[in-house]
Amino acid sequence: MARKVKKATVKLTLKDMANRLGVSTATVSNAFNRPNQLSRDLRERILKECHSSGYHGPNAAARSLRTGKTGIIGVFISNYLAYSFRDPVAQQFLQGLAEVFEESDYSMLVMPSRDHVKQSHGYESFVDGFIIYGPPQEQSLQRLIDMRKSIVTVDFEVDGYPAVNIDNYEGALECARHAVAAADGPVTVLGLRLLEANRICRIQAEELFDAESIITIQRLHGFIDGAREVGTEIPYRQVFQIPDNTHEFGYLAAKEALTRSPRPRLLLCMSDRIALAAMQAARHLGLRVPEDLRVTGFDDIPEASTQHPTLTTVHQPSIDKGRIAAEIYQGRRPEKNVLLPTELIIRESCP
Amino acid sequence: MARKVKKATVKLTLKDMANRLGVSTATVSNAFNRPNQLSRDLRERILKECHSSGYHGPNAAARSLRTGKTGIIGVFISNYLAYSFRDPVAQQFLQGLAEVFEESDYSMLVMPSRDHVKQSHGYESFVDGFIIYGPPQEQSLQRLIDMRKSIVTVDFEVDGYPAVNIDNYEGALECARHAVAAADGPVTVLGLRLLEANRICRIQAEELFDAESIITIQRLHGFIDGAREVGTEIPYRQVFQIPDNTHEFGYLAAKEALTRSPRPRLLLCMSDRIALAAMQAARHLGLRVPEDLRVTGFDDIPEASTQHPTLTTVHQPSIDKGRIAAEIYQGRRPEKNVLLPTELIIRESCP
DNA sequence: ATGAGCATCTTAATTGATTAAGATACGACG
DNA sequence: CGTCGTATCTTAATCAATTAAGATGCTCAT
Repeated sequence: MARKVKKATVKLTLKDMANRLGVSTATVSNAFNRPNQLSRDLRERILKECHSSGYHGPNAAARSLRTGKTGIIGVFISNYLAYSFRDPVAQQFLQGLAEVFEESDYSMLVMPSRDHVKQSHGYESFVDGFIIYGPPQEQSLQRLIDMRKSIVTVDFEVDGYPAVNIDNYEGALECARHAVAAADGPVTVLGLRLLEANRICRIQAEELFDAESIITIQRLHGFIDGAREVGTEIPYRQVFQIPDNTHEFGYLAAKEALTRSPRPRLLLCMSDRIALAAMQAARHLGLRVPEDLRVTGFDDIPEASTQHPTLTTVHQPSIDKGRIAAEIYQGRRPEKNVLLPTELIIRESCP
Repeated sequence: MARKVKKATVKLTLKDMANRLGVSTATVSNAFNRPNQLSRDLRERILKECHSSGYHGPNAAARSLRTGKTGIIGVFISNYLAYSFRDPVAQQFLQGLAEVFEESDYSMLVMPSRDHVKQSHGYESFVDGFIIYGPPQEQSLQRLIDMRKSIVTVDFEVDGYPAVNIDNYEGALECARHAVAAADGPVTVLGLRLLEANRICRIQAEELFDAESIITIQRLHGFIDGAREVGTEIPYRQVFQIPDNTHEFGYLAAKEALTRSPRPRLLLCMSDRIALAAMQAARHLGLRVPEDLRVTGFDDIPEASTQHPTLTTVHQPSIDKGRIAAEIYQGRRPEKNVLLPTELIIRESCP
């Protein structure tokens, strides 16, 4: 089963190559980086010799030391590193980034937020610039700013730096208008992280201002205003906070919300993950969606349209968010601040 | 909305710090890297001054040039870079890697396979070593070997290098035994990539030997042998190849398989993605799972247990695969070749 | 008193490339 | 015939750190 490969050769430097070929190091360097600085013949001879003797191009560290560039973009995720590989919206965002950076031959270094990692010096300095996804803590942000590198922020804003955001308020507004108007009973909001608290709980009005995440606040206000437009007031005690956007938390929160009396007839969820988990909880409680309970999500992740029943949700262009962030980073777009539209997608869970 | 931050300061080097403090560069360097090489007092004074003047530790490129280490692990995914952010199994694998590397303060550089990217020299040389996930093309593999760095292979093997694999054959065998025994009609296999062909099609016996992916072959043989054990022969013409592990391809392949006559009563799918897509296709065709059609998957991704109906599948420890690969890389494990067990998980789709 | 041992700090070589400036040769042009 | 420009290649300074080896002074046992 195992493949066979040639044994590796000794480590070579650009100087070794220059000596073997009887030319200067500058010439070998130019063969790789500035083709028009030497004759075509010589260049070909150099590249051929390098290839056949196993020299795989200039050492990246040395080049980077000299030029001050690495070709690596740091993608700074405001959460545990592992998070990025678990959250579907983050995944789509990364996918969008990857598509654009890949074709410009940049590499992406996905970094955890320093909020959560033990202090260590330095690997940030490897990257040419940052894409910062979601608001980090003040201190982490200042660190990144201090590095004096290019920065694009996503899902939040920093004065003087380009940003990509989506219209959370408008999306939530439209969603609540539609869903609350159709609902014939109590409405409950299953929110994302609103408080410092690391547990599922209902919120108090004044706590709202502690909320870390601007996204959550925008969506909440959208829900409340949209409901009000169609004649329903959503009291704060009908808003649950969920500390992390995971299936498990969503399931537990939904169970709690659905076993209270009066039982809600509509769940406005701040993410599809939560909404899908809520539908599973409903199923386990013997509730039919949408007959007994209506559910809406937010994000429009792939599963929203493939699972049964399909999910009414607010589409956000997550992949585009990544693509556009990458394009702005590369200066390939005139605008500096982009606000992407959302769109209500009506499916089976709340027709 | 936008945050305010302090303006960044000028770029500083270790030498600048040494001058300001009236000590040598070696001492400043030691303050960061070898605390026991200088007095506690001086070290604290140095770190304090560095912090307050905005020097964020030694330049990574220079350090790396001198030491030959970067603290960055290259994760080489044998597919488009974007793939890794789309495939659930790859995601879990990355998550496992991330968990272990994160705590040892390594960064992960996720790299596309060179099979698919235009030639460019060098950024591979930034990394200290590679985790190679899935078999790359011969040529790409040789490139990586030639770099003379640490390597751990996953889901395939290379002579002389540590490898992490799962027991695909055994998992498929057990699955087919259970599912085929319970089925009361034709059996069809929805496979992954078996041929060079970039389309959905049924396979011919002799084509099998062209298959790139060892995984697919192992699973197929497991299915065939398991079915044979319970008295059913699966002819090659009942095996569909699916070029990519995506919902779309899975849906189309399932539609094709389910509209043929005689209609299969059991679909043995080589991934959960395919299986979940197949269940959607069945739903659209008015078929009930498991009453009219039984379906099994492979991988046990999170959705397999949360979607309705829940999916009978072969659990593979994707996260552990990542964790173990990272541990082997770091020499934290005695074994060099690990074969992880699979486990049949019986749920609603094929009870 | 002596020198071994230790803690503390410095000197300076080294890492592998990039690139501005300089050298050389050759052809063309006035 | 001079000299100017161009193409081609070389010289050598530079990037920002690490670290072996050396220097210095201090303690302590003999």
